[in-house]
Amino acid sequence: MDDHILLRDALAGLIEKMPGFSVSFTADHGRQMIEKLQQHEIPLVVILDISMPEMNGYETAAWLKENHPDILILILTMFDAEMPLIRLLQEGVKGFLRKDIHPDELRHALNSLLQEGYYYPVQTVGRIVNLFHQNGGSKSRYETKALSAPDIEFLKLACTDLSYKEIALQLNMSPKVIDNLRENLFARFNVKSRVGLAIYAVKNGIVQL
Amino acid sequence: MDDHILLRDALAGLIEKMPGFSVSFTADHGRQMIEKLQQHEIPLVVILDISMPEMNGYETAAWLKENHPDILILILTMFDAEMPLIRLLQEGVKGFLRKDIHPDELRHALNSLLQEGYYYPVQTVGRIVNLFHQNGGSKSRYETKALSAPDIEFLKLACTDLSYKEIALQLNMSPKVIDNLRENLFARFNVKSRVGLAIYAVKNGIVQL
DNA sequence: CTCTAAAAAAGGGAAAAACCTATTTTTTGA
DNA sequence: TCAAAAAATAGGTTTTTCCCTTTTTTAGAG
Repeated sequence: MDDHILLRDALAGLIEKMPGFSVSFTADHGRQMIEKLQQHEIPLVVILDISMPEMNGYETAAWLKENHPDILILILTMFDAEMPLIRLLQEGVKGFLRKDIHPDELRHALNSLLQEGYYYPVQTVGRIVNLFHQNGGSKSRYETKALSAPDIEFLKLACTDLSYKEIALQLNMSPKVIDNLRENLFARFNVKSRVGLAIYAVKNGIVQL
Repeated sequence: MDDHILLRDALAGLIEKMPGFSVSFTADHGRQMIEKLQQHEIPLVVILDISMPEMNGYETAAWLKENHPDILILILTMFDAEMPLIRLLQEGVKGFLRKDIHPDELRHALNSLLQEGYYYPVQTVGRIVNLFHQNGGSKSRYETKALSAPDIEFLKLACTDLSYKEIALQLNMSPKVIDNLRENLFARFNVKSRVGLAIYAVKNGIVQL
């Protein structure tokens, strides 16, 4: 399932060619997936993209966890996202796969998923471990919890040419609240400038360009 | 040709399935393309990604213009890039195609390319026209000229958490020179903050994340 | 070679961003 | 229901960013 139809079809094509595997259906976004899920046989695995129109990867994963807890969820990512990774693990995601992989790795991922029940590439595991080590061994409150709605709204605007004052105006918030949001996110993402923040947000798929 | 092997193979698969078309070869980057070009029949069309390792889209397009001016170049883009677009046109590129298209559009693009000799989606054309209208009808010196090497070096670091002072240090430049680079790029890209600059650079593929 | 126009470099100052510290309010869960 | 943690508010300080202006350098035309 992917916003990028070409990539999605490439994956579907690859999977169809793999002996023992077949594609139940493809969908353009989470809402469409839910519809199609009624009409087809329930798949063992669902491959999800994080950034989808209508209903994104997080929401869709949460819905699947609630309604079809047995389905194994494999997430397609553009980069090795750090923060969203934790959130997705909380949503019950069983595997991560970068979009720029070699076709062979897809087969490997699916096999691991079905046999072991999970698939986490080394890089991804490394990053998770890093997160837990970063703050003196115990996971800080920051990296574990999901971003709040205001956080995300702010981040979107922080990735624009607007000043903080203009952002405050647009979000109907006091500039001080904005300053706090900023300061918290700086600590959370371990950056020290707005550019660092913006780039982090984009890299991790929190903000789409 | 694409850094993303999956997407590249999807395109190759689609083209192979199109009646009257066939794929001569695929390559991971520009240098490899040049090698393979010797070993295969010369194709009518080359599909290029801008961001490739080893030898990027601009360089490869320039090489093709020099050595095989008859080959039609179709550029794959992630977004509707503005600035690089002009540069690519100067390199003799005959078409642009976003990566998130519907498979049908690929067929359309290739047919146009072979029959008309070019393929420019409406959005892309609109953006080019905008560029020329923006500065009182005559194209300003800004949008037409390619970025200099220092510009690009600076932009890369401007998309990090470093301060201008740190950037100056890293590039062995006076902070004032950095300030001038910045100011010029602000005017050129029509932004008023470093975040605006960074986001523009990323959106337009000048800086990869 | 010299003049002129453009670009690059540099200085100074205003504005915004980033950083502290402290106090109050709100949440949370024990 | 109380205590502790987190979030919001507030003040002011330092640093960085941004912008305007002048000077120097470069490049091309005559």
